[in-house]
Amino acid sequence: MSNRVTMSDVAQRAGVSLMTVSRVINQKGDVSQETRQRVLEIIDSLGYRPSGIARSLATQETRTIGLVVPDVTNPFFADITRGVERLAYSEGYHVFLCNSEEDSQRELAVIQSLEDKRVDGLILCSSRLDEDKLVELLARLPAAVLVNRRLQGSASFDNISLDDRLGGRIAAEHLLRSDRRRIAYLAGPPASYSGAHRQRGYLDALAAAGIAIQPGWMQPCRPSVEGGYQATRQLLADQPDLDALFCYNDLVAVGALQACEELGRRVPADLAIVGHDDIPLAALVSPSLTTCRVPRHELGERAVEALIERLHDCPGGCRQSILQPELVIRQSAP
Amino acid sequence: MSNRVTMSDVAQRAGVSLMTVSRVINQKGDVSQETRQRVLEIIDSLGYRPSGIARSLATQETRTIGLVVPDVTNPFFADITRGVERLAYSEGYHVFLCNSEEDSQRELAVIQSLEDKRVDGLILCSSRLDEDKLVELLARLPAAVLVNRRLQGSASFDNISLDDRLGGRIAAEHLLRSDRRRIAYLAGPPASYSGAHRQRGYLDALAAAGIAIQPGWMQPCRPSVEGGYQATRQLLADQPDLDALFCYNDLVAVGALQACEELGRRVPADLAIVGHDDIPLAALVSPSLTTCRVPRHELGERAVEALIERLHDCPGGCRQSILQPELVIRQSAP
DNA sequence: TACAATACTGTTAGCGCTAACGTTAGCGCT
DNA sequence: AGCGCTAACGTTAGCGCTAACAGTATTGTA
Repeated sequence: MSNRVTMSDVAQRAGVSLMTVSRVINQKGDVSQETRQRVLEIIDSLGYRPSGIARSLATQETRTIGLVVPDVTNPFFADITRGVERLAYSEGYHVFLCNSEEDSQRELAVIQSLEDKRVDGLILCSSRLDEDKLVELLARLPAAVLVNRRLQGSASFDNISLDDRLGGRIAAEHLLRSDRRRIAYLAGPPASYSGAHRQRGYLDALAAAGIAIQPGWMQPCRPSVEGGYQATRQLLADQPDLDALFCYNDLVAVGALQACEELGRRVPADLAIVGHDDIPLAALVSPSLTTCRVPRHELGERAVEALIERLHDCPGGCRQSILQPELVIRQSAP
Repeated sequence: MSNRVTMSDVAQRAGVSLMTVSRVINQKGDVSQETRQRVLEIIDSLGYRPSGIARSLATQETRTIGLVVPDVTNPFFADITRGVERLAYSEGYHVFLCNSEEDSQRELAVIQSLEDKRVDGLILCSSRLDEDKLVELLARLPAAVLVNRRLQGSASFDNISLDDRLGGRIAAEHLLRSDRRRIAYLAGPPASYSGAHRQRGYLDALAAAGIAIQPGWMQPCRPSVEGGYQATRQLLADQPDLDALFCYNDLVAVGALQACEELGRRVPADLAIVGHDDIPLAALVSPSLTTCRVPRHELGERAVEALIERLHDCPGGCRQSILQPELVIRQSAP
């Protein structure tokens, strides 16, 4: 089919060797002004573009990093993606973005594909894989950084995450300050590291306030508007006397808002709601959402920084960044 | 550094030739049951994974398709992406997702990178490049399909798009039916093909109703909430007597909603607003948005279908799919 | 004048894999 | 016995590029 122009075609036409063309392209080594000029003209006239595949095979690097997120559709990850892409491109790296669709089997599959594609490094967000498997997979890669997922073991990978426990605590404390006492928590996916840690912060705050948690106050849910809607209907049916709700993320909180509207529960009068992430949507719904703001772009950028540092210098020390969430007070929980 | 396991390592350990290992991996040709078993065990124990790079160089195919969108953050493209990924993966293709950031320079750059990576095909959404450049770029690729961007010239690429003119028309007709007469249009990016065609539909409808369009009723804007907000403030300052607004997309419409709230304009009483796309957000804001629903997943899936068809059979006929938008009536324009 | 340093270019080998042929042994069939 | 056939391998020659090393010719320097 499309008989691609190769470097030899260029070399032949220019009457030079392959290496000279290679040198012109990579701007390495010395080439005389006129030869360079001639080669460049021929490259241009032939429409030659070097094959990244061949180059990667020869150099053993792809200048590509993999980015795995549970769901690009979720604005939280969309923003991280932006942060990653921006910085990566400016450093001359490409980003291979993959969706795991909140499914650990799929996550495993995409990580392996990324390995097969020989990415130079991997950024893995909110992994749902269990720790052993994770360590095994990541150890095979030249470099990897985890975002929003910390490891218990001695395993040494760079890590950029949120202080989720703090997020859970400030959310719950805010609700307690406005005299809410029956506070439930919609915890997100069971395998979510962030969900578990926000729960700890929530428990910390309630314990400090001397409140006994009722069974049934904490429920898992899918991390989407729909998931939040369903979980809230269920929750309010089982626990009708709740006066506040802390949600795994803003999407879940928006689902909760919808459920309340349908059930005639006034927000915040009957039920105060706090979300997490401060995605753009949080300010747009009504009532607008009180939530924990997190520096999403920064999460992405720091991840790339860490990765590139590892790729270049390969020093031992593993970066452990923990970013702080910050309460944003809006209508749903004044 | 990481001395990767290669096929020769496997072959050596198994006491067979390279080709035998290759045959086991690709399940091509005949290998005896026991040899296969032995090779598989060694692959497993060594943790061998074939190099996609080397394989691609040898086979001249990457089994990867590129997907270029202006902005993954926009739910419209996020959903197309989902559609593309799902179908592509099930057909054994990987998706290289790239953001052009609504910038044609950047778009050009990513398309070229994708060419350098030797993707088997390209799906290009809502391209902002001018036609000549576009044709020149796409002609170099083995296969390409345009989504939401049609070409004037004879150029022959597969094309999946929306009937944007119809979208503009049904939106405007709906506003006219509720006796709105002074209807403005926030047109989105100047280079947007969809924006221009929705404008045509809008003009068709107004002309059919015998309404003379006032200068200043049509304004470009950035296709985001912020862009819609600013453009609406400007528009309402210049044209205070408008009674309806049709927006390039839902994000713009949400921005318009915010501007109205700030300016004390009641929606829909003072100003009716219609958006386009029916992204999830449209149903969540208040007042909820009347909008044109478009089958986003289907756009993505059809694009992959067309691409794969081209990749496999390579027949001449170019697919031209045009999907229909559908009015969804909510509160912002009852 | 000799000797090294510098600028420019070419040659060779190989990155890890597969396509396209060879080769061999064993089988059935006339 | 001789033929063709097939299952089960192996060999060879690249895919398009770069790293590493070798030349040359030219210039400067003691």
